[in-house]
Amino acid sequence: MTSEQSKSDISRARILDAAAKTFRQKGYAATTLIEIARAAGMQAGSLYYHFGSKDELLEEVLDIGMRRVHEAVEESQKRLPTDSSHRDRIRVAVEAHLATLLKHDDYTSANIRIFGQVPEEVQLHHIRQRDAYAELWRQILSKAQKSGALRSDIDLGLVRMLLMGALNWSVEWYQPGRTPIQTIADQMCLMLFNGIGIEEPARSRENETVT
Amino acid sequence: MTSEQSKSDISRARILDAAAKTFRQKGYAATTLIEIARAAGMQAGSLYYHFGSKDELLEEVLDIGMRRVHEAVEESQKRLPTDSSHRDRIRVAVEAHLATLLKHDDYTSANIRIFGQVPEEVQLHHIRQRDAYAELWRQILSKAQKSGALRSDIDLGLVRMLLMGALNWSVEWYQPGRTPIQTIADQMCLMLFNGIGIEEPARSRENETVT
DNA sequence: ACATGTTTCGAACGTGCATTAGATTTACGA
DNA sequence: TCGTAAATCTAATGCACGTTCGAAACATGT
Repeated sequence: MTSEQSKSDISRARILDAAAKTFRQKGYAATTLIEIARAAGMQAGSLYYHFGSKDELLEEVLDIGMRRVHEAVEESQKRLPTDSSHRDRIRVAVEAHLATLLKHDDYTSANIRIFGQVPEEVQLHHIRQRDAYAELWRQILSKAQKSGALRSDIDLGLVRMLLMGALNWSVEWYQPGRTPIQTIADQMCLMLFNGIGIEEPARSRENETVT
Repeated sequence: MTSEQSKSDISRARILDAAAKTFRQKGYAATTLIEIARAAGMQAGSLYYHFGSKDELLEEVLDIGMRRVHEAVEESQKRLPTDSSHRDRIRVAVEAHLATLLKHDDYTSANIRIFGQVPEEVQLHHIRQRDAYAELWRQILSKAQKSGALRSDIDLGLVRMLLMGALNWSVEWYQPGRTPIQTIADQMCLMLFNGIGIEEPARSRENETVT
């Protein structure tokens, strides 16, 4: 073997990449093994040397996708100085989640996009993993609130849902080359922390200059 | 004919309901006409008396779904007194969108969930409709900002994406019987307008009753 | 009761797909 | 160079699904 990678490992990786990409685009059921194989440079039958079934391939894609965001966010927290503000902790978590999602990671975006439409049996195998990721966020937000960085009159569960929704939805509209990911993350955090409203309640009467 | 509804209309409606429900749950490709037919109380072949093809059925479900949110949000604006605050205008729009999505409307949630994974040709037929809905929100937000109800240093496009993400994601986690829709809408607007951060950098120490 | 149009059935057809298994090629150590 | 294991190919199998179509069942006006 030339390097650390056997030929099998390389093919395996190519197949997984192709699968993640196609699953993400078309969904699970609409994706054929023929497509995946072609994108990986081989015949459909050859896939079975590396994976036992289409489902098995799917499960590995889902697993990798979730593991990547989880690790990215976890790392973002560890990398931070211990005396960082809780706003910063949340900010880097948001950045990590977004960056993983949008920067070429078909695995994570495939997971997010198709999870709800995958065979029930497959879903069950991954619920634990999803819960673990949710728990990570729960802790980040909870610590922030306890330390007084977040208002105490808000439902953290709802905050988490709102935040995940806003972040995950980006896979539906983000286009590489437009607004940089860093900017998106910053703006989102700004809105999240400060809101989009103007503080002083309406007073002036110079209404309506609208289109 | 007994009432305004011919038998054909009734069957048609049953089929559409069944289709919307199943598409929403399993996605387009994974849904079989046999399933839809059974849920509608007939045989698969009988569907073709009402619809020309599976795609045609899909298109009608998508169309109805998008029309329903659009009309709901539009109505919410018309129903409002002309002198209502822009915060209220946004609030009722959020309520309308959420209520449509979560209150038994398989059509709208099907549209949101599966649109990205539908045959490209079908997507093209519905882009105009989607744009129209986006435009409705664009105007609501733009009017609010121009009138001074929203900060002027934020990117409205991003606000819209964030908001749509937060709202649409609710189909992934909402469970009937838990938090009422009205409460979710209120809380979301609260966060949206005021943010979740504490204004004055940490000062008091009297909070702490968190889980 | 009959006739005519409407709606559903039921069986069949063709296709595309996941999967299998044996043959074939490729890589590599001895 | 040879032999063996790894990796891929190729063709075949079987099944599930979308779709078609003539027959049956149903409804309705006369």
